[in-house]
Amino acid sequence: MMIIMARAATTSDVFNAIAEPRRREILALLRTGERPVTELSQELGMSQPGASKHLRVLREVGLVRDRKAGKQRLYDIDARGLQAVHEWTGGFEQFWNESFDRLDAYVQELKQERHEE
Amino acid sequence: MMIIMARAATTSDVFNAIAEPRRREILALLRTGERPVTELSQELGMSQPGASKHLRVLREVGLVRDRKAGKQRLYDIDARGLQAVHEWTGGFEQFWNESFDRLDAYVQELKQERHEE
DNA sequence: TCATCATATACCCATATAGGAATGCGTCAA
DNA sequence: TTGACGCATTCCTATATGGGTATATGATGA
Repeated sequence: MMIIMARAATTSDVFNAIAEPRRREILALLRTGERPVTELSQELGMSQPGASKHLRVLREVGLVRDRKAGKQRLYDIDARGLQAVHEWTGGFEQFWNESFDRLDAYVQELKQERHEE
Repeated sequence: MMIIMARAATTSDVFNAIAEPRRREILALLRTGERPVTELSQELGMSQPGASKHLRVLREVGLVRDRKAGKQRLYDIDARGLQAVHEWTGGFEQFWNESFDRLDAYVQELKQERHEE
């Protein structure tokens, strides 16, 4: 039996978590301090369950922590997972610096596009 | 008519492109130099159309360039888009450094977990 | 205990998407 | 011109997932 998956098994990693714009918004909001779900959902302009589900994804990959505070549950950033993404992208730094030396290649690109029109 | 989308309209951005493990593999492979699709598909252990489709996504968000070389089409990194991700994650640097100062919060976390058992 | 508030989960729908196979299309060499 | 090669696109299927509504769960206070 062949199982075809829409995305590899590592779907639930940090890269996937921050691929969703709403989840990046949540992280941005949490920069100014911990918050309960209801407040986040209002700031996001979405339903409370919607916010809860995004928070669950963030929690499962370790990008947020939560602590109980009375009836509420306060969510806070745990950005250590973002450090991995920072480092992974940083590994390509030489390539984006290199791009400045590639004006010639860029000109070739333009020439080719012109031909393709 | 209400249109519900599975993901926001900004789906096709760099964050989404690198959320796919195979596409990160492609970028990693291209670090050692430009390649034609067929070679990439072999190195990835996947079909040529599969590789082509991933490359299309990478191309549309600007993470790869392509140039014709005879019958082949050589793909190469354009890492400038990764710089944006690098900077976005870098904006959270204070938070992952801060984590070292949060031993107290961590202890609270453990206490809470113990209570939840 | 019971009412209430805060949050999480279950369920449903529509869309996005990864994967393969088949096919189309363009390019080069003979 | 024609065959072969390299790549892109199309078509199909199964799964993943975001969003909402309804509901369950949990915690608190009276």
